[in-house]
Amino acid sequence: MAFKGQAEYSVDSKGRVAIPAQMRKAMSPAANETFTITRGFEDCIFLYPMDRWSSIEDEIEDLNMYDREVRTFVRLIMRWANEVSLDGQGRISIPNPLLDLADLDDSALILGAYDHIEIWDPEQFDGYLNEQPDDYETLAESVMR
Amino acid sequence: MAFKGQAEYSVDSKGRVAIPAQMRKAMSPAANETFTITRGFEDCIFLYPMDRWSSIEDEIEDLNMYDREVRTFVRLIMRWANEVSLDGQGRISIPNPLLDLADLDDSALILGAYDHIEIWDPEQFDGYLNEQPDDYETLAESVMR
DNA sequence: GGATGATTCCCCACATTTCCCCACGCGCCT
DNA sequence: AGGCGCGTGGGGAAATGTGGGGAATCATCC
Repeated sequence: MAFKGQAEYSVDSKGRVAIPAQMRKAMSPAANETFTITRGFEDCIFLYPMDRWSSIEDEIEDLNMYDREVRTFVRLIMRWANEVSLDGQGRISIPNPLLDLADLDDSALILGAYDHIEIWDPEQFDGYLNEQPDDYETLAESVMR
Repeated sequence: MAFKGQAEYSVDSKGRVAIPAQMRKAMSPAANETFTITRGFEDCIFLYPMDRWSSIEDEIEDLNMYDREVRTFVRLIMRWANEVSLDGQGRISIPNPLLDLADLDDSALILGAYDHIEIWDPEQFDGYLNEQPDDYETLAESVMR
């Protein structure tokens, strides 16, 4: 089942953020309540359930490490990656470096994005939406054909 | 069986709206009385029965998430998406963010639209109709050839 | 090597929201 | 005229998000 929906939750003083119950239910039991959290695209945080992440690792496995660009990309993505598990209250704690990267302070926007979950600083996400040149209807036309 | 017909129903204080009985009957049992509700085009709400929605997810699955436009589109559609089920009275409850998006207050227009159901604010729908440059006959000529 | 301090992790408790169930009234069909 | 189906409204119980405290772990300094 895919991740969908959005929520604006608080980031407590310990860097913890709740994952919406509906997204927790969308996780495969194979993921074992565990995510790989890493740097996302466009200054947000990506959260892959463990089972999905392993298929990304397979993609990386197939890359040619003798290519300079590949090496750079692998460094950039793996450097931020961490395993995090849900606590008894359905929260994860976000590593400090990622909190800085995503510019998170006391409030976080949690987005379901099909195969992963995204965590944004709310203002950052507003800014991202505003810089998009095309509206929803136009994007749909060009992407879903 | 396709969704057809229209109805203007009330939205109660809890954000619940009844789905017309004739549309409920048009649902496949495979949908399990469950919809995926999401942002529609032109500021309305789309309601896909679960079985139909899964084929949309299949389309999304095939998209390349490393493409910027794709990411934006997936964020825009999945962010508003939610699973909702009919309660014992044949109603669904609409998530607050979608109520705002569609500008719904106390009354909603339910439209059958072949493979999905649409929910509009009545005034919003009037405005939409008035903006259309072409009349019914002209549209038919250009679309149905 | 041991003690101290900080950090992380896990558990418990509260308040709010959400969900599910029950009840009413109107209209249509029999 | 009665019954059944349908849309509308409200109340109670369970689930969900939020905050804090204490124990275990790790690193640091003496």
